[in-house]
This record gives sequence, C-alpha cells and structure tokens, in this order.
Amino acid sequence: MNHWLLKSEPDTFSFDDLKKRPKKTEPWNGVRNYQVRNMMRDDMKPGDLGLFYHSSCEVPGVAGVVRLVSSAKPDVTQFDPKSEYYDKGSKKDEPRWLLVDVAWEADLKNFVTLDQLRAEPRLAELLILRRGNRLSITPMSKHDFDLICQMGGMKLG
DNA sequence: GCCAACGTTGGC
DNA sequence: GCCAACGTTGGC
Repeated sequence: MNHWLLKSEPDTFSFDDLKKRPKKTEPWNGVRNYQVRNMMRDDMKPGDLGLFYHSSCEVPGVAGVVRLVSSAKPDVTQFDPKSEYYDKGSKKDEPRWLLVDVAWEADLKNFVTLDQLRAEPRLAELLILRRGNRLSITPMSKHDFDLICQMGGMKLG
C-alpha cells in the first residue's frame, strides 16, 4: 500500500468540505500536471491512504486522513467549457487528464501545522518540506505517514 | 503582494 | 532540441 500527501486550498475545498459530502467522498479533479497525472495512473491504487493538506491559507498543514476509493479515471471537468479546468486540447476518446476518488478516513485531534512538520527532524525526507516542491500530490513513506498521524493524534475507528 | 522554483510554450 | 519568456505554485 502506498501513502500520499494531497494538497488543497481550503477556500476551494477543505477537509471539512469532504466530511460534509453525503458519502464523504469527492472526485479529486483539477489536476493539470503531467507528473501528477502519471502518478495517479501508475501508482495510486484504491485502498491507499493519504493526508489531506491545506495550502495557500493562513495556517498551512495537515487537516486529516483520506483513503483512495477508485483508480485513475478521466476528469470530466476537462470537457466542460464552463469549468475553470476546461482543456480544449483534450479529446473525449483520448482524455488527457485523470482523477481519483478520495474518501474521508479519519480525523486528527489536532491540525498539524507546516511549522510543526518543519520542526520535526524525523521528517527530513518529506517531499513537501523540500525547496521548490510544487506538485499537488506527492508520495510519502509509511514512516512519515504514521509519524504525522501520531503528531495529530489520529482518532482510530 | 513578493519572489523562488519550478513547468510549459513557442520561436528558431 | 534549445532556451528565453511566460505562467503557476505556495510560503512568507
């Protein structure tokens, strides 16, 4: 099983928004980066766990735990001229952009701030802390995933 | 709003 | 295929 960190701007879609969805699931649409698309296509599998990270906000950090509940499939927003994610170069029989469905998995007792992540020497390998990292989804080790869940006091069950 | 660190685009 | 210009991301 693989582990992932998924960034979202909470003003657009937050961890609480995910929990408010009727089935607590959401298509992770709007990815328009080839590296991330290829990761979704090749490496992201149903059952994988992820951390839901809030970016571009007052206090960036990890808000909760999610699970992937689909494999990669076409992101329909690429075909919608009214969508901000519309891509006129993408053909229906050859979709350029993919998404995966994510579902709420667990809450954290405490939001884990970016400052806390940076202050933890055992997270030196975490990609999001590296300079210049800009991908909206990044892989992470089970070690780092478990440690961050522990820092946040993940509520089990 | 600034700006570093990318990724993408397009002229050649 | 090179690379300058441009666009985007995201912390600060």
